Amino acid sequence: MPRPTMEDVARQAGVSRALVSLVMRDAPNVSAARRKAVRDAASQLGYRPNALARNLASRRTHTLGVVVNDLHNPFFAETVDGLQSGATEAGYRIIIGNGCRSEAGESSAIETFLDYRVDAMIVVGPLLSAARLVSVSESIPIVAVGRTVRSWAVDTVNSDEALGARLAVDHLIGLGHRDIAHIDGGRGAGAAPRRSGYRRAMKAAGLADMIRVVMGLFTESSGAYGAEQLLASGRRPTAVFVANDHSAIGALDVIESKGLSIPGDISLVGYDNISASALRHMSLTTIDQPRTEMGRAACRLAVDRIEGRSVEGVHHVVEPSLVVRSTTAVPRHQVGS
Amino acid sequence: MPRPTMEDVARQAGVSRALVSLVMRDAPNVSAARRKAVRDAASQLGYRPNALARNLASRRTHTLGVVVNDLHNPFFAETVDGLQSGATEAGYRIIIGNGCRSEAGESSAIETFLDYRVDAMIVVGPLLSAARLVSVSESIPIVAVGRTVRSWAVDTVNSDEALGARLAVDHLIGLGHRDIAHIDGGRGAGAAPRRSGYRRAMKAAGLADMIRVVMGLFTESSGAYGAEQLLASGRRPTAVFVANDHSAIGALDVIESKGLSIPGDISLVGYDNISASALRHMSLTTIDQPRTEMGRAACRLAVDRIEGRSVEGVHHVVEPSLVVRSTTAVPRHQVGS
DNA sequence: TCGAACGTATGGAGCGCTCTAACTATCATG
DNA sequence: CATGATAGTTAGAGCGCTCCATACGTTCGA
Repeated sequence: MPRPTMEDVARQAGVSRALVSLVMRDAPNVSAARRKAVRDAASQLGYRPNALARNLASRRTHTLGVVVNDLHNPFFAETVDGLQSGATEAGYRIIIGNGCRSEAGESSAIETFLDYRVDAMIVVGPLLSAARLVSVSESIPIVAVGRTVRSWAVDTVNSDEALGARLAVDHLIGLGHRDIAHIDGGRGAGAAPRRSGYRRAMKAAGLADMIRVVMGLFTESSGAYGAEQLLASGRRPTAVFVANDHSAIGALDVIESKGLSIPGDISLVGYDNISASALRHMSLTTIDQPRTEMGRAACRLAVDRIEGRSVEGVHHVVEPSLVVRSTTAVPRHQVGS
Repeated sequence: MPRPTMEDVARQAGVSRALVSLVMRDAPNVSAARRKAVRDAASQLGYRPNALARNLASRRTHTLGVVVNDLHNPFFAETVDGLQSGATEAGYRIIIGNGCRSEAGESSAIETFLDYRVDAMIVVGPLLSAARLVSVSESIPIVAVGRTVRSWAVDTVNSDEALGARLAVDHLIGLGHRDIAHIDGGRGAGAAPRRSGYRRAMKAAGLADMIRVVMGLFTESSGAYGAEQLLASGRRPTAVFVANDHSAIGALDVIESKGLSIPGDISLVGYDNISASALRHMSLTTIDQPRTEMGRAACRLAVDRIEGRSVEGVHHVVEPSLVVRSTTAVPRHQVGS
């Protein structure tokens, strides 16, 4: 049997269809008696409003489209958790589209959402060009997370990558390290500010001549390769700041397999605080980004735009924090000194 | 300015609204000339069909609702990848709802999808009771992944957990191990069949008196605790089959920190093939479930139901496989013998 | 030459809602 | 006692599409 409609509920309750509509939307100015009659009729018939019809008629969906480009990345999971809770609070729901790690995938997810007339879109770590994002923003509000976009048309939420790098380096310097190398993330997202953050922190500590950057790719094997280069060089650093945890884990493996101890011979700091870093077997000191908070912030920005509370682009920046675990310690020659 | 509608396109192309509709749906029996005229008009106006209106009118959404209960679990990411590709092939799109690791969350995600009139629902690793799933299946087709449901009303896709356990144990036996212990997953999903699979494989190899099961919880720390118990017992096993990778990693850490070598002193096999297991620093031998394939299968089942190609519940079972890495080897006393 | 048969095109009635304007009571106000 | 206010309710016109029934040529066999 077909699902009951408003018409059916109205008939059952002996009122007009419009009144049922008002009750379903919790509108004021409906007498308690009628409200109850409608509620009873609805639950008796097992009525649920058809969201398609509702959205079509009201030209509002109260839905945020979230485009993530890689479900495998734990970064997204946490961000989406924040998004979810923010949306629920604001009276919105979210649906997630998978970008499948490709621009085309992202584009098609965005198009799907556009077709569904979501009220706003939140793109997490988008691969898409800024121009494309701006052009979408002509149709509906769009906020980008984990990606800078120089435009007033789209809001962004980012963490302060340079600050994160400084936190890492300052932690090492605080422990007494001076020869601190950096394995970077090449052209990966966030790699540049982390690299320059490292440079600046070293300079600020008067360690400019110790600056040493070896190229990486944000992958485990690139981290391993970077570590090999460092060990093969004449000068072995006492600490390494690696641009992300994946690379750091690769580096860690190489260093230990060469018979060196961590943190005894070399201290290691990663970046991202992925779940593997928390495993006791790794216990990697790293930089954590408040991803849940970023999700909530993104949601707030989106809702503000939708409800006309903001018109100009807002570029929100959150602060990362240092998570000290077991891969960092005072350098050996200083122990007891 | 408001988005253009079919009406606008029709006017621009000098045809009726119905014809535009036919063209947008790639219907046959439209002359090439008109088809082109409509296409041109549409792209000139930047027209995109309103999915809400279309779905409302056609009473079909060509959309599959996917409910995952924990975005953090890599299990879901891969399954969703399979789902995605299966759906795309079949001409469907998917939207993902987050169950937030709670029954209530799952319920609300399901309700959202019901309101949106998705054509079918796929629930991945649902927490919800079988009864609830069956009751939903009265409204629309529903397929459960990673969860057995004894009912013809809902289709399921599962991997053969007992076979996976046998693969693990037979691998160890094949290497020459006889004293093989098992750290289980308690009441967790899949723990029971893995445990009994272990038992049966041991018996089948005439090793019934070597059977030893210590309780676990599928968590890293429970795996660590299980390993401690095993090491503290008078008899140290030469191999341990752990019910999942998280636990196995906990066990691995404890074993190595006691100065024992893996696989030299003890071989270790996990289950799930999570991404951390593939890291060189772990390199855990484990059992892999073909999750992408499971996603594709789930999608196929859903589409078959939607399109009336199947009416009875199908319970699809896929085969796991062994992934040999570096935590298993011939037991020490046998080396060279 | 007629009409059956086909390939094309169109009008219009929905799909299940929202929302505006209007209408009906009820009630205090001058 | 007419006069607004105000609260509660409703009719009806959409929202932007699909799809059925119908109409309009052509073409073809009889």
